[in-house]
Amino acid sequence: MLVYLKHLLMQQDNNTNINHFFNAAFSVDLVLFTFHEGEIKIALEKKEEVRFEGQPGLPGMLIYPNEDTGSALESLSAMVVGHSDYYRNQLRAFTAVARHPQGRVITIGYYGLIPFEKVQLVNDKITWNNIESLPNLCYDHNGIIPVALEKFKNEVIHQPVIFELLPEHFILREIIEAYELLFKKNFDAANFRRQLRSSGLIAPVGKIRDTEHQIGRKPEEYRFDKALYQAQKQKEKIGFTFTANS
Amino acid sequence: MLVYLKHLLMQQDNNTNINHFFNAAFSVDLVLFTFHEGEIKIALEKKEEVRFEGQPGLPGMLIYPNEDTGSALESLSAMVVGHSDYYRNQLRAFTAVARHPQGRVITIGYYGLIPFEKVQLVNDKITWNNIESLPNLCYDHNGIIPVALEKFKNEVIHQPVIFELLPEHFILREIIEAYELLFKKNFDAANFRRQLRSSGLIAPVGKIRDTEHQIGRKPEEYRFDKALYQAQKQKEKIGFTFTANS
DNA sequence: GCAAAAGTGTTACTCGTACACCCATGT
DNA sequence: ACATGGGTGTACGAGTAACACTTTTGC
Repeated sequence: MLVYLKHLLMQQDNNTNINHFFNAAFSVDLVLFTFHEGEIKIALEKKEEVRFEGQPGLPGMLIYPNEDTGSALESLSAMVVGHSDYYRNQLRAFTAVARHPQGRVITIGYYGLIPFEKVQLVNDKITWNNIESLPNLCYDHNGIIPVALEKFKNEVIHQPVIFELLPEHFILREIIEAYELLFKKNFDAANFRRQLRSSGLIAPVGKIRDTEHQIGRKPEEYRFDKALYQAQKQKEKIGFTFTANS
Repeated sequence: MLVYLKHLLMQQDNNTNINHFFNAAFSVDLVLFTFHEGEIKIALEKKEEVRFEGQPGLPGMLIYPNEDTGSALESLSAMVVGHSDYYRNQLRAFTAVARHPQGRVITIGYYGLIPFEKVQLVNDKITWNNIESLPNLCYDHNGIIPVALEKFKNEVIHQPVIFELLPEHFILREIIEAYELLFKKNFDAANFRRQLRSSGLIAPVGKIRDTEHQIGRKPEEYRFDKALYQAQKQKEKIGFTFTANS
């Protein structure tokens, strides 16, 4: 019952002086994944503020009270990868009272996926780090990444988002590799390939990838077929499932 | 490239006068579901501010810059249902620039589930409304509810959250009914019941529900068995699946 | 007895899994 | 020739979908 009274008190306060509430700031922070050199990586930004002494953190920025979150994200993206043309979604807000040393700053976490071929190296403060060995990050950023990873893993088994971080023309091995890294499991490549082909999501480009020094049969290139996906979407039953090898 | 420059400018601004950022407010808004009288309902609050003329909206409140989001939610919950002992989760932040008439207020949406038997009617501003016929709500609240519904529907097929809005002792028909309302489909009751019993999630209470005027065989009561669930959890493969009748 | 709702039995079928095997290619 | 990776065939088994059938109860 005490809690209830507290609320009543606050409501009164609210009516008499709403200005008390307008002393918070907010920001966006971005967990941007890519797939490069056989690793899943995220973008980190070296923080130049004196108190951080170059400690890395997620790319992020404060938002002006009259600024749109979307356009803030676009500015941020331009700084990180040179443009804002990639897949991204809001994760959630992180609101711990003491998460920022300069006042109450709640941050809205975003997660994104980008093919490494679309990454422009426009900023030398940005580094790409394997998600398996991340350093200590500033603020509460070490806590945001697991949330992003969970979201990613959840989406990737229900929606065809894996294509958002593969090159436009990919081979099936790359898909399998990405899934194996994400779930830390080995999959039956034969079944996985078959399921991918019959998923109705990809179409062969009609080109064999000719990598040098590759032993064994050369793989065919595929592309994500959005038209096919849209058509399938109606019928539910999208995608595919899989289980790990022993 | 223009976007990139804009960012640089803002960074400078940032360094010189960070106070510009601390003029925003934020709030929590709650989409609380229950199951009552054969309907899925959410709590709405009649807004007494003059400009709303009693228009309903989601229960919500502004948060003080030094106030924890969790404790704000507890106060809010006490106002809505008399306590804060129910299942809830953050949805995401809603940040549109003009969503609040008195300034920049971003709101953090929460969704919750509560059995109607746990709802205390402590506040006559709160009404419970069938989700199928909601009125026009204040602010952007009509846009928050679909997000909550999606989240709920997504969780309910992957996790045993349906029990969070059923009475402690329920009958299988109630589960089926809740699913049918949520997904607007009819399920094969025979198969559904069998799957529920073999899901390892529920245990019979050992009591037959004796409702008056009920035609037909009387159903057995069950309860959610958390111990069984925790045990099952290790082995993955939680819950059950189902498809709709034609 | 009849209707309605709970609950059981049975069968056909789908789909994932495992694994043997074949194909293409570089050294 | 052989190792390596791409790709095909196939058989088993688990689990779902459909539906007929039985049981319990109120009127």
